Amino acid sequence: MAPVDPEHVIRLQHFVPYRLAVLAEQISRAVGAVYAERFSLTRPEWRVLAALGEHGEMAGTDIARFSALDKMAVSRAVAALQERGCLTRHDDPRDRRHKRLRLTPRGRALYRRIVPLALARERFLLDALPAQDRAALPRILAALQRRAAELDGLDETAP
Amino acid sequence: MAPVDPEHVIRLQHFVPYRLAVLAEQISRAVGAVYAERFSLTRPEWRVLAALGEHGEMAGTDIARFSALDKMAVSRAVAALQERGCLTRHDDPRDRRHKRLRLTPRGRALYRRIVPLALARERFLLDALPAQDRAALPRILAALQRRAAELDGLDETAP
DNA sequence: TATTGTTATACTCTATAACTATA
DNA sequence: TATAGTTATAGAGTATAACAATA
Repeated sequence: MAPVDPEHVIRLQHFVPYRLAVLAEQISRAVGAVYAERFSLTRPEWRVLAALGEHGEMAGTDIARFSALDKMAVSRAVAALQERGCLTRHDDPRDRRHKRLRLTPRGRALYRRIVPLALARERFLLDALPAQDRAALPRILAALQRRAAELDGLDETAP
Repeated sequence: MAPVDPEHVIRLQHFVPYRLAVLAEQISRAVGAVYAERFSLTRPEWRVLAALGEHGEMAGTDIARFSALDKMAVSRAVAALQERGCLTRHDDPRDRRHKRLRLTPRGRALYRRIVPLALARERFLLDALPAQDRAALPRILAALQRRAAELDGLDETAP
């Protein structure tokens, strides 16, 4: 095959969006195995559990914003967790459209069993990095995320 | 809510697997909009196109390995691209189980139209990073990927 | 027997939208 | 009118496995 003008070829293994997608899938599988296989939680269910474990009590929309899920995903995950006896829903007397969601003792116990395993896997991943890169990572992720949000905005306003 | 022992809580916004998953989704949406909305390609189709655009001619299993897709995804993407007249399949006389896949002129033209747009979006993302972080990123991604592969292996061998 | 590639199936995820009940 | 949450639906992705053809 004749090589093409390098400006007009993407070297996939070096293309950052591709690399990030593959890495995220891989990590999601490796870390997700903790809550998926051992505790039969889907990823949205785990995120809802994590949001409530961290914050104690939230409304559905707060969870959606906090966990980067849409409201249907939250709704289904909440229903599944309630089914398992992991959370309760109470009407908010101040605004009865809201449901106040909180973990039951059973839900908190589940959360507490998962957290150390998930943190251990994160630590294992980050241990591969020299200190300087480990410090740079959160900064890089934040910068890329801001920039990606701008790109998303471009699509919506100028189709 | 009583705060819990910090060793037993995950702060989701700082949890790297979560941050990476959210970022990858966002970038996938932003960059994927190029080939999805404007050129009606799914992500697997785009990856197959990118593999063939970079390498010229490949068998299905090579594409699968190169593009981090499984063989069914490749099979379906290849069928869709052939349907659109973007690639051809020829029997390999040396091993007739293989199909030799290559882009048609139409497929190459499509590839050439997408590449500059995708590269521009990548550049836009990376422009947000200071030079040092931009240099660190490929190194970090590679290290995390090696490590995630080890984690994946752990799950399979020690369930 | 093992490998390439296709097909079948089922489950999850995503996106859109319609609907309710409250405000 | 607008918001919180649920339900319905269809499209895409993913995973497992069975299968045909070839090696």
